[in-house]
Amino acid sequence: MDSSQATASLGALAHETRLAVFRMLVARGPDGLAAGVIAQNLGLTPSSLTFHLQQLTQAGLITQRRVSRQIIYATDFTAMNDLMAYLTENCCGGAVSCAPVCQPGARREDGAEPELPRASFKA
Amino acid sequence: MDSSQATASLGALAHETRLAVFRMLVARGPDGLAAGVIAQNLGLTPSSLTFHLQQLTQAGLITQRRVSRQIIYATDFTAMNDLMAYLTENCCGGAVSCAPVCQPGARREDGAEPELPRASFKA
DNA sequence: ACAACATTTCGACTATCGTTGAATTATCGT
DNA sequence: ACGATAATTCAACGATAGTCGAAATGTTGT
Repeated sequence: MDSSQATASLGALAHETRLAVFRMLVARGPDGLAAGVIAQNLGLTPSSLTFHLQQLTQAGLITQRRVSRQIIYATDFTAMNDLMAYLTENCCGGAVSCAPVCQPGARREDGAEPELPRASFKA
Repeated sequence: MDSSQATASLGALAHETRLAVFRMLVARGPDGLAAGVIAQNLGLTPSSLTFHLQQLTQAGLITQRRVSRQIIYATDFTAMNDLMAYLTENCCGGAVSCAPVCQPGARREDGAEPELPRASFKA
């Protein structure tokens, strides 16, 4: 992770709509969500959503894949972890280790699948 | 931490200069650095640095305090940790805990004081 | 092939960001 | 009180971001 990569990622996250999209995808996990579902949940016009999804994609924070008519977006957890590590790197001159790590492979202890929270994602 | 607080913080970090300033302060720890020292290290004009320091301060990521003629800036580690937590909140529907925590109070095992790295902060 | 659906592309407009240089405020030493 | 130093404020300018609506692209089912 270099500084231009980091600023691109941070810039992508530095917007109400994109942050909401990103957090929705983080909560959703590797399965991701179709663009239309995201648009409906956040009440966005198609072209506006596309614009924001492109920002996040170009920053490398999310990935896209086509499934029939729909395009599924999902968090790139490696990129997310790299960004965290970059921000906290060498914290306090190396006094402490602050290495946040998300492991999407892990399942919940109760075995339930990740759900899409509804109320918390209102625009 | 709410979304507008988070976007403000992310927007503040989403700039080459401010990111370099922030990381410099993170590495420095609670002691912080005077504005002039930062300006000299990054080769910035006074007014430009002030502008960026204000962005970071208003976002709540850094604090300022006066010491004689100089104004010392330091990372607000609580704000930093809160931001990390917000980004990774409810990750994968709660499958994993990803809570990055920096504890500035801790000292290095070798007892050395945090130094300001030089080469890694070139603008 | 054709109509319906899902998403992206394009053009135009407004608002905000970031830089620069000159002037201003605050503090120190004498 | 005065000059020097440290940092901020202000005004002006160019560049980029974000929004909207209309049109275009790709995909499915019949």
